[in-house]
Amino acid sequence: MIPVSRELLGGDADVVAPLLLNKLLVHGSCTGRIVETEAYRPDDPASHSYRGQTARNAAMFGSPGTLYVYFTYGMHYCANVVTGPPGEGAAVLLRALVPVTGQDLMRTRRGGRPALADGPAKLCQALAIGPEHNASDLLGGGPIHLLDDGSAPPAQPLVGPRIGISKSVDAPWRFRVPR
DNA sequence: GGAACGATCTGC
DNA sequence: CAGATCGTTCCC
Repeated sequence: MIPVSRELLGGDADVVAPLLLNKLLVHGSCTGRIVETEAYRPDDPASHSYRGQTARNAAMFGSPGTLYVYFTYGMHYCANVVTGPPGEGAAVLLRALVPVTGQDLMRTRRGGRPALADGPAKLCQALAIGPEHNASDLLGGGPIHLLDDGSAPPAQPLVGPRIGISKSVDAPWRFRVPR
């Protein structure tokens, strides 16, 4: 059980996104295995970084391994892992986790609903990831950790178009662990 | 200063 | 399938 290497996260977002599959996201007693990711490159019109750095997306321009949390639809938070060299503005959206530890707490945080972390906003709610965690380091002494337990990413991840965006909808930058 | 629009989720 | 709900961005 070791932190994901910063080197691994230094590549292009669409290369790193499938490599994050099967890694673990840990916050306190709650752990989830990452089973769906989505790449956002800086040259992508659908990326928050496309129009340059702003107060909202500043964390995206940090070092690889930085957590970028954003608020959307007036009620939801979503979590990204910053990738690429510092200042580039690339990230991988975490879209789904399979709960590994802390299911009871996750269920409580999810209001008793059965779906715990199978969506980008749901996983933030389940792991209690919020704006206070924006720009924290996932590979260091921060509250949230990105860990490698030795499980390899899938040899043949399912690849498809991204979801919930209106630009670059055809780019095959969504990755999933096959079941 | 104002309006439009979301990297979503839920309940009907 | 539409409503919730508000920060960010962009345009005037």
